[in-house]
Amino acid sequence: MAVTIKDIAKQVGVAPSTVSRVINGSAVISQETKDKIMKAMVEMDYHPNSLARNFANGSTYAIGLVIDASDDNTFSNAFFNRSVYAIETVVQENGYNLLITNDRDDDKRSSVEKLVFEKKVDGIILPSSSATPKLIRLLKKNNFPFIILGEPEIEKNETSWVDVNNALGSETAVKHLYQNGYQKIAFILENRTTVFAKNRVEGYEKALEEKGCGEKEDYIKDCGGKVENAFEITKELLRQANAPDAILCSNNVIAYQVLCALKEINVSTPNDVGVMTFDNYPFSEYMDPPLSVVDVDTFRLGEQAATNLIKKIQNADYENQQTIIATKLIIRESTKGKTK
Amino acid sequence: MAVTIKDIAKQVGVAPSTVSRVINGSAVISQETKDKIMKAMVEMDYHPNSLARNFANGSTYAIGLVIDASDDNTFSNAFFNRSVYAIETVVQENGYNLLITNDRDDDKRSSVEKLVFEKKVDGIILPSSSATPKLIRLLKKNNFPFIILGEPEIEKNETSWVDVNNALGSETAVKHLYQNGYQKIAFILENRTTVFAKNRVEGYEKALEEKGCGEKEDYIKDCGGKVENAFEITKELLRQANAPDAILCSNNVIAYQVLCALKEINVSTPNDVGVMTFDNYPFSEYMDPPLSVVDVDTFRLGEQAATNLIKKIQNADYENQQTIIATKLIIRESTKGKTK
DNA sequence: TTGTATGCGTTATCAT
DNA sequence: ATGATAACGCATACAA
Repeated sequence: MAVTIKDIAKQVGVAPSTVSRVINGSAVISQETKDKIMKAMVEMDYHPNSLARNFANGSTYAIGLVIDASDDNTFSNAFFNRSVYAIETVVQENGYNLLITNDRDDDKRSSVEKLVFEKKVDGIILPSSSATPKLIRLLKKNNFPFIILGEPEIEKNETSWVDVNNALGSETAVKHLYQNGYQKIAFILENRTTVFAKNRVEGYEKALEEKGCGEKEDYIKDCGGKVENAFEITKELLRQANAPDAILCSNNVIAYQVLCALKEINVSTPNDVGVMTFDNYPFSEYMDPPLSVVDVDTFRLGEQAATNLIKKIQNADYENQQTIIATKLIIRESTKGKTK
Repeated sequence: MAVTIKDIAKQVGVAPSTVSRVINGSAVISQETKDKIMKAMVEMDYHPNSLARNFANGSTYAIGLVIDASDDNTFSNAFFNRSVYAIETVVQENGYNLLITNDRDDDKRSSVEKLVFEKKVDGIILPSSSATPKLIRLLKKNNFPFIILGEPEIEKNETSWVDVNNALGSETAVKHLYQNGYQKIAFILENRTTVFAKNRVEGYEKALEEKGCGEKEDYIKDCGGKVENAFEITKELLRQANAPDAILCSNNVIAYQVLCALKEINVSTPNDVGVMTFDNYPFSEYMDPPLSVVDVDTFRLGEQAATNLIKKIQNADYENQQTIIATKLIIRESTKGKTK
């Protein structure tokens, strides 16, 4: 048996409650007994039993991070992972533990519901893909603290969430391309179903409108979820009567496909066609040519989410809050401008 | 206040202990009362309080996964992340929760020590980089279940660990290159300090010896931690009197640098020089040419680690065990063979 | 400033 | 097969 608060009390000759009080600083204790107790704790190698502590407090001091189970790759997504790192850091700094769980179903009850009902965590962070109407309703009904990672499809104004400013990201990207002399800008996306994809399209279209360009839709291409398709799509685009002279991509793999396709048909980047992409993947600076990117600060994303959630946990009527994090352009060679 | 075991007992007209027994199946209960209790639990929307449960059992039903804090990129390492996903899956299947923590120091006491002393987890998984002599000693002294992810530098035989067969991985890679007609095989590594790097060198050298090649060291190049250096290193290698005709790389970014360097000096891959790398990064199949790789099954790595740890937790005198997971070659164009 | 007593929800031991 | 009761380690309301 490990040494407990009682052992310390007995050793020092005080009541267990006094020991508890010095541990928590929850009352004024004479310096003298405080010293004696502290000394005894060290000597006897005492460590508070968090199981008992949590039980007595009715709190887990843990926050749950939900991972989208439908996607094996969530964990290999470099961007998501920067967020996880940030979350872990913030959570730990605040004395909480980070518990990671998949939202796969055990039987009828999802593991997320279990976390909530069985008091395994004090609050949860969930990706927008896991923010189903059913789960949101459940959480709100139980007044359970939660925050969504990424703008949700529903209840945008009645929930707390953090997201990257995807709309502004593509808007500034397009404007940068215009500035560097590109005129007809295409946009190749992995798919258009997600909220963030829609926001990116929105920003893209806004920039085009401001420039007075009408034929927007022709330049928006969807890979249908298969990034490999970007290769053929690029070649087709360039074959068009009104071929684009710049291509914005929704991620690095697509951008790589685009670069390869352009090379194959002897179109020079950036001299003939500029290429730009979202997400500053490690590879992007080594590409040929190095890629200009819309950099997304996923560390801050996670940081904000965790900070906000902890505030909510510690203050039940903390108001819902939506945070939108600015993107940043990293300009490299692939958008240097046309030569002619 | 949430409904407790007592409420159920009162409602049904039995003792709390009886309710507890049906929840845990820890004794034979008449079908009749069992039914009544189950019914009441559903009706009253009862959920066991895991805080109380853990406290009573003296168990957290959580396992800790330690992340190497010194490396911001741990979380963006796609390979490590596949392991995390596997660990999470196994852990959850066994009714445990996964708690993630950085091993950064709070004050004098590391957060890992806290996990152990304060009974926040029942066992831990730690990367070999975190397996310091001090920590190992502490864990063994407290008879605390743990398993190391990656062959540790110390106490190889007195600890449980899982690793990929790095030695065999490079050995088979080199043999594959020989088979496809390449004769002089170089090896470019990020650095040679880690255990896994040493193992890879070992396997490489073994394959060379079997072939009867002596001048091994000349062909082993170290990037000194900076992958960009692979570019210059490659050009230098090819400038050598006895230039290699194949290059094995320790990761994809290095391989990409090598491909670029070869292109710049007009050396064809795979016709003049074969290129091969460790780790099947998402990009590798899209490279020009698509890269042959030594694929490392990091999912199984994590799976094994978690499975083993849980066995140890549930059976205190489960013996130490070292698991070495085989690698697999994925052959693509970059090692197709020389034309002349 | 400190001690006493009680409770948190569950499990386990000992009865019956 | 089931009930009564103690115990887990800590926190806190109330007393002193």
